[in-house]
Amino acid sequence: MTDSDINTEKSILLSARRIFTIKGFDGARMQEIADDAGINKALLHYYYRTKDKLFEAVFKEVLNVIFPKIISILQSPIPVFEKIEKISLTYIELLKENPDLAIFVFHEISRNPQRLVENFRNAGIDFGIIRKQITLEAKQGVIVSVKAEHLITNLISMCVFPFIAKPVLKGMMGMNEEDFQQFIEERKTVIPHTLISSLTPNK
Amino acid sequence: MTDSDINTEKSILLSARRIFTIKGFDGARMQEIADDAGINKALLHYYYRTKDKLFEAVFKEVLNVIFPKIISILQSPIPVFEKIEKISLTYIELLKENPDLAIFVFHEISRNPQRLVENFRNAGIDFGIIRKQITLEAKQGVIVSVKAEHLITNLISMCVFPFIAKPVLKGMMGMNEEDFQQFIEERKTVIPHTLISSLTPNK
DNA sequence: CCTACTTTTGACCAACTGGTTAAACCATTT
DNA sequence: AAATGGTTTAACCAGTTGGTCAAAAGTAGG
Repeated sequence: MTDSDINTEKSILLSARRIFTIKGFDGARMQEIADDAGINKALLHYYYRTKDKLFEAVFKEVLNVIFPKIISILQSPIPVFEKIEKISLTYIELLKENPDLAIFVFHEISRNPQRLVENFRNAGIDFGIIRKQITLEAKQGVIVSVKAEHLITNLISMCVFPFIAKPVLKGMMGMNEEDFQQFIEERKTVIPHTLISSLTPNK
Repeated sequence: MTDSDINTEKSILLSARRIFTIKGFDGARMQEIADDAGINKALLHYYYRTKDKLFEAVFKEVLNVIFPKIISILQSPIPVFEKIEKISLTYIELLKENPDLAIFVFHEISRNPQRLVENFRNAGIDFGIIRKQITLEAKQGVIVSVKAEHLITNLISMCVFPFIAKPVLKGMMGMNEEDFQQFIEERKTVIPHTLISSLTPNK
């Protein structure tokens, strides 16, 4: 009912994503997903045979939103500083538009870590390339010498974590929803600034 | 059986924490917790009436490990840079000793955000104090002017996130367990260095 | 209108889950 | 050794859950 009934299969996927995100895999009920999609529960099993397969369909769809954008940036021939800026911007914008995407992915991490890693590999994300670039630019003196692992981890941490911890941050720092949106908007520049100023040589 | 049967109540709590962490609240089964503790399922209900109450007991115990350490640092009369160093060190050491603590707390965030925020308040964490200190030191020119919200968020993000995303990071960057432990150890200095060098005035 | 096909449904089921209960067990005190 | 009171258990229960199935409803072509 919520979604147009033009395409049942698609509206199931939408409802499933909604419910799985809020409740997690174990907390989600097939009946609830069916209700949300405005259909009979048996119809879920008609389109996606099992709960597992339904989840997997949702999961793959979600990853297809995340991966392509990040990959194209990582592989583009621009300096590290620019990549940091672009990734911050793209990542935060993506998560701002799909606020529970981070929570959904991390639900899956604790449920089935292996599968996510495999999807990463299949997506063609090659960590070696960015590592090479970072060590190269460090040797050239463009940036301070730093382990690629830490730089990337710092970047992703600062972009993603606020969305996972959103309610805690809001509560702790006394923000309302508008404040939080503003806060997230600011991070588009704060994160690159933090990383770049810590990476700029000549102190 | 795994734990000493000297204190049944305590061994239940240990097993419950183990299972809740791995499976989440909805995924955890009372029978599994009982098995893990080597006791009858009815005994769980004898000590902790319901699954909810058992979870709450585990949750409070977990928070009692986290909060006191952080609070004492935040309220101690030392400069911001030192606080950053001490919090990084304490936080990472804490999470290194209790690797699934972050995942446990995160599970609870998505299950019941409100309760966690309330616990934060009750624990007496006062964000106003640290905010005041940061703006003061910024005015004095000791650190670059920065919004306290972003600084704290950056700090916590970089400390906690790697533990939540551990399997993904390991997979993506091709680390084995030993590598990862080394990586985490390095972050005790990498995180303060990143933040402090971005906060040090006079470029 | 009939036939063949896909989509949708209500009724149903076996397995599982959190929780209960009455009885057994065990350590102390009397 | 009997009584007491906390601890532990096996058996059980009512409600829920993922999943099935046969039949109904819709759809298109001949």
